[in-house]
Amino acid sequence: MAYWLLKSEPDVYAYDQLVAEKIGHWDGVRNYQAANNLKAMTIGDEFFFYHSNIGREIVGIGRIVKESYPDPSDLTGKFVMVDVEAVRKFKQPVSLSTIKATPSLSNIALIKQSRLSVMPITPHEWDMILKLENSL
DNA sequence: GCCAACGTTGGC
DNA sequence: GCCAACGTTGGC
Repeated sequence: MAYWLLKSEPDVYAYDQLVAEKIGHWDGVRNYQAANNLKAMTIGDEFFFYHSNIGREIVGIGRIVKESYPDPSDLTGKFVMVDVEAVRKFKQPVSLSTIKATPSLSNIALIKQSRLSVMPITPHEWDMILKLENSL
């Protein structure tokens, strides 16, 4: 099982909306690297849900429930989407500034590739962020 | 609101 | 195929 991080602007699509609608459609990705990450996802993979722009923090965990398929909103037919569900909301969000202040997370894609919206997370990074959640 | 980083487009 | 111009993302 792999780990990921997905970004969303909370005024467009927030974690609570995913909780409310049970199954979320992760569409609208128009970046090849992000799309390739979507294609690499398999059912059961888990991801951190990050609120970009407003909040700038990881607010919860989700899970892939349907592997990539063509995004109908992409008229070129090049890009894909996945379906996701909420797993649990963080007790305390883990902010970008906290992540930046954690030396063992200095290579995380969230910092290294700040514009990428769908990125892999290593098992070590996953564990470290869960530790941060429980230590805040 | 600004702007750095960076991805994409299109002329050549 | 290069690269300048342009557009977008997202932190600050």
